[in-house]
Amino acid sequence: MPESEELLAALRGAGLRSTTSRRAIVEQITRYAGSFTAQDVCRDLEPRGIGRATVFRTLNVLADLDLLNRLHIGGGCHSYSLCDPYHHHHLVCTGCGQVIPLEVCLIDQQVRPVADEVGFLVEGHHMEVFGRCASCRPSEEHG
Amino acid sequence: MPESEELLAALRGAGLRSTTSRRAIVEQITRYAGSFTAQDVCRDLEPRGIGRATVFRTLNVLADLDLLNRLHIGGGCHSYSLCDPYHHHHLVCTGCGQVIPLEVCLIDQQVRPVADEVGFLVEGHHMEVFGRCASCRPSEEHG
DNA sequence: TTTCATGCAAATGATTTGCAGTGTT
DNA sequence: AACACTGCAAATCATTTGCATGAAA
Repeated sequence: MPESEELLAALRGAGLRSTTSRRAIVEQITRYAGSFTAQDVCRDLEPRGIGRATVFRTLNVLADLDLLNRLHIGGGCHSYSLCDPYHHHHLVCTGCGQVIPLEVCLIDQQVRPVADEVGFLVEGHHMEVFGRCASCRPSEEHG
Repeated sequence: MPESEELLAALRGAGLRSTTSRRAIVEQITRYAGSFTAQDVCRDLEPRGIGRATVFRTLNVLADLDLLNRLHIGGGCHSYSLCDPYHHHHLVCTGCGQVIPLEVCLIDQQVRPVADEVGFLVEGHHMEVFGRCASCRPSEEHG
């Protein structure tokens, strides 16, 4: 999980300015335990005078730079989770939103042979595993 | 890929009525080559007097019955694809929207050991593979 | 006939955009 | 000083809901 300094550095690296609002947003999202929504960030930062538009614009930039992952679990559309910019997946807790990285990904290897058979060129994939983390498991489940 | 008859039968099986609108919607979605959005269905059926609300309600019912898959590729949220009601995944073509089923799914088996280590209870997952089908592949790619 | 489903229109919710002012470089 | 970034408010887009009417069982 990247620190806010790293995120700001990445923004600068992409030729973007390091502004007060962006700093606040980036600090805020590193503070969340796991996944969060744009709404969360808005709620937490609007009192400090940061506009919704800026929040959305910044989250979009971060997602475009692969510093933020868009999740698709739960009813509402976009949750996000911070991530390091190498390929991996996550266990996402539907209770507390905690995100546990999975270092490996065997999907491409599994899928490629099947795809090849039908002439399909795999460009990428998208996977999320959801469930309950140790502290959110239903009580009967752990001894 | 189920026929409209099967879909209607499944609706009836769930205790839902077989109405004119539902028949029209079900026939329409079996007509699409691959994935489609609620907007597509609305656009195609509103001229025939079928309301947006009904389209959304019907698609939600079908998705709840696992007769329809919610996809999460592409910018906009919900695309759907028809599917048989057993667990599997898809290759989704980003060119034409064609959907090719993958019969197997090894994800749970792969992920479970890692999840167990951290006490995470896997409840489900979500995966999509995207790329280009044989006819949509960039020409330099196939001989 | 009873109950469920429909279409409409309004409500909601999330996200994006236009724009003039502001802060960063 | 130049120009990217900002907040605001309005605009947009997708989806849901309330309700009286109409259709299916």
